[in-house]
Amino acid sequence: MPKLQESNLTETAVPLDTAATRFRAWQEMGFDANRCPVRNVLDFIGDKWSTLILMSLAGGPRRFNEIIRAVPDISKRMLTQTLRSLERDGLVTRHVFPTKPPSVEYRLSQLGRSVLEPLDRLVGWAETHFATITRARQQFDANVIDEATGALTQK
Amino acid sequence: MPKLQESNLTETAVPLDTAATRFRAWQEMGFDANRCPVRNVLDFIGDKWSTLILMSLAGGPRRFNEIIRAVPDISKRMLTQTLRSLERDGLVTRHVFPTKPPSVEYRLSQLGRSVLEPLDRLVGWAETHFATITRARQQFDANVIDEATGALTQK
DNA sequence: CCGCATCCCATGAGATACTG
DNA sequence: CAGTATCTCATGGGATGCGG
Repeated sequence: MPKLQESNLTETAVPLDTAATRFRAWQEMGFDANRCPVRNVLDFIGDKWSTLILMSLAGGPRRFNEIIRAVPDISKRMLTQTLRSLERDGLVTRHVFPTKPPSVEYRLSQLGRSVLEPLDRLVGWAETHFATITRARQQFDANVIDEATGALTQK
Repeated sequence: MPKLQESNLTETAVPLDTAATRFRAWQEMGFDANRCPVRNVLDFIGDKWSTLILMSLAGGPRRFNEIIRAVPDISKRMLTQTLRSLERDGLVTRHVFPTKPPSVEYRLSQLGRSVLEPLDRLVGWAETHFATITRARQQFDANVIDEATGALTQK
C-alpha cells in the first residue's frame, strides 16, 4: 500500500484530513486506551443525558428540580448520576445554598462552557441533516424488508 | 422568569447562547423524542466504535479486515453491527467486489464526510482538554475518598 | 428539596464457532 | 475474506421508597 500523502492538499478536505491524521497518530501510539481522548473524554456525549443537561445549563445556572422539569423523562437517579460525572470531569460545578430546605445550583464551569462550542456544532449538524438521515433510515429498512420478502418469494 | 434576551449579545458567549436557544426551541416543541436531533442523530457518537470507524475511514476507503486491524480491540461482530448502523444512517456506503474470495469496501458518503468537520472539532476539544479533565477526575476522586475517610475518623 | 439505596430489566458488547 | 449465530456477562437506566 502506498504511503498516504500528508501534504499536497488542494481540495476542501481539510477536516477529513485532520481526522485521518489524528487517527493515525493514535494508531502509532499503540492506541493505548488510556490515552485515547475519544474513548476517555467523549463518553459523556454517548450517555443518554449529558448533552441535554449541558445544553440546558447553557441558559444559566439551574437547580436540581429545574433541570428535572427542563429535561424530559429524566429520572432523579439519572440526573444525579449524570451531574456527578459532569462534575467529576470538571464541566459542571455544584453550589449548595444552606436555605431551608437546602437548594442546590448547578452551573457550567469555564471548561463546560468551552465544550459547548464544538458540541453545538455537532448538534447543529444533527439538526441540519436530521431529515436526510431519517429518510436514509427508512429507505434502508425498506430495502432490507424487500430483500427479505424477495428471498422468501423466490423460494 | 424573565424572558431571555436573544439579541443584545456583546460577550463572547455566542455558542453558549445558540445552545441555550436551541434547547429552548426543543422545549417549546414539547421535546418530542422523535424530533429531538440529539437523541435521534447523535447516537452514533455515543456508541463505543462509530467515531473511531468514521475517523479511520477519513483516510480513504477501507476493507473490512483493514478496519479490524486499524481499530484496536474491535470484534468482527461489533464492526459489522456498527458499519450496518452507519450505512443505515447514510454515513457510510458499502461496495462489494465479486472477487474470489469476495472483498468488501467501506467508504464515507458525502454525508459521512460532512459530519467529520464538527466531529473533529469535538475530538480536538477532547485532545486539548484531556489532561485537564484527567486531573479534574483525580482531584474529584481524591476529595471523595478524603471526605469518606474524614467522616470515618470523625466517628 | 435534594439525593441515596435497592431491585430489576433491557441493551451493549466480548468470545467462540460456523458458513458462502 | 467477510460475515452470522449463539452464549454470556457487564453496564445503563427505569421505578420505587427512604432519609437529611
